[in-house]
Amino acid sequence: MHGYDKYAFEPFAVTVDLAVFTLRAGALHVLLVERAQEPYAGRWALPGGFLLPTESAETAARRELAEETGLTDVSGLHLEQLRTYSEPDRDPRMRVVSVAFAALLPDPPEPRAGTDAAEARWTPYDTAGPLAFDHDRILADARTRIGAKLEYTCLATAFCPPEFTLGELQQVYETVWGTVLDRPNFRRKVLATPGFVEAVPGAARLTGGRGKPAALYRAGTATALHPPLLRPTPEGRPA
Amino acid sequence: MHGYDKYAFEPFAVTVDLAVFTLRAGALHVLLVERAQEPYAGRWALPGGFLLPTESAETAARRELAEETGLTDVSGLHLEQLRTYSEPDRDPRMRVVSVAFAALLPDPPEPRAGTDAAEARWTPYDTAGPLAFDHDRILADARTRIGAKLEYTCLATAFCPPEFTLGELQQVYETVWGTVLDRPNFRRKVLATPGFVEAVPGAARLTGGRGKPAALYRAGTATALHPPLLRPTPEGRPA
DNA sequence: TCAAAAGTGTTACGATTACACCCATGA
DNA sequence: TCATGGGTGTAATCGTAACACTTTTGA
Repeated sequence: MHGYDKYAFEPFAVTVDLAVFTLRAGALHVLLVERAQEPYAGRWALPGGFLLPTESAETAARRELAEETGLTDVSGLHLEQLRTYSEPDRDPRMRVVSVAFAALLPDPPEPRAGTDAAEARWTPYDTAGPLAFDHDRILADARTRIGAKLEYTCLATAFCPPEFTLGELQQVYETVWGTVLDRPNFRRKVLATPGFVEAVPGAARLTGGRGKPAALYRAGTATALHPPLLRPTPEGRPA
Repeated sequence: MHGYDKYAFEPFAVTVDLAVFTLRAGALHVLLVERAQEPYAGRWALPGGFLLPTESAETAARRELAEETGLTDVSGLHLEQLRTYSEPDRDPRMRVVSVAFAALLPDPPEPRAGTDAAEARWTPYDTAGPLAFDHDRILADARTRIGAKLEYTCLATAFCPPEFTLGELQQVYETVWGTVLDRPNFRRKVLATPGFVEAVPGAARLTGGRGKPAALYRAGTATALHPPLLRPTPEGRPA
């Protein structure tokens, strides 16, 4: 950090790109926008935009999240910085450095097309590509990160509504990981972790229409899982 | 990512900041440079600099790493992106968005002062602050990340020379974590993880001057640890 | 012969796994 | 009464923690 001459540095555009995930119909979905202009006109891309003069990347990301989803209150949503993509040729016209974020939504509201985006749509993760720019890679990185963080954090509750059943929480893991978990063991594991979930006294809800009503839980105050909840089959990880 | 008018975006300076760690005399050290110019003239700061027009942040970080350490070959060194710091007021003069990296060095070479830095010096982590800009926070974030990654990756070998003993590898963990580990259990754990280390046949080395010569090992090909090597006392983590 | 560091063995405990089994509800 | 999903119990197994003990070197 030296040589601070205002004219010595290259000017860059700085943007944020968002990988906004939710669970719909038992499948991981991601929010995509259709590009209206060149380049990549008509192609799908991750929502995002430029930093305003007084915004940090985090502030800009939360603003974009509100704009693209149409939600009035995004303050409680999980939003985390992923990493920054800065390859010189990632935008064909100019230097654009993009700070990527991942966001998690509990309930899938219909997206509102932004004023400058042709359309916004929830898309199943598996059918999302190919996207504009390097967004395929950003999206893949985001999914990898989310899957990994389920193992050692309480992140899964960010996919759930304020009150949820343990079955729904388990479905979050099973959907994101693409595996099946043993219900009794999952239940014990979650309840044995202090602060992961807390019971809603006396509350119960029918889930599948049939079956025994399930007890309801709220997200607890803990953020980390000790010991972690490991995936049955380590797949994305060299060992 | 829309509204691509070259004059519509705010111009930003983009820099990289490096938290370069090594182990010296049983203590974690970090490479710092003394600022020659205002602001923060005379204060210590993390090494770093601007991205060149055709550089990615990763390329710029590796270039800066070579420049600041004076090493001719930094290709094998561990270098990873941490996160990006973009608070509007983090530099008093202008918008500077900085992509932070953490780097790990096995052997502590004497740093070479860069052409534009007054001085570069290895400093014990515990006596490193207060630094210029938001570098205290970047440094703390870097240390937290490195400590956490020792648990579930093979990162510790990045602190070691090409051939090392298990005692030296254990000291990496003990120094970074600030804990004491049980030697027999550590040994078993490391050797039971395929690809963590591989034995150098027939080689042995005296370590402390006294004592039995220790077998030598090289870093293996694995990058992740399964199951992880957890800290004895979870301190930095809410549970 | 002693201190220091490497290396081996063993036991107790805790967590995870893989099940079997019971409960409550709607069709 | 049956299918469905929620919930409890239990024994085998794996991994870790804690500790005693042996080996090999330099002083």
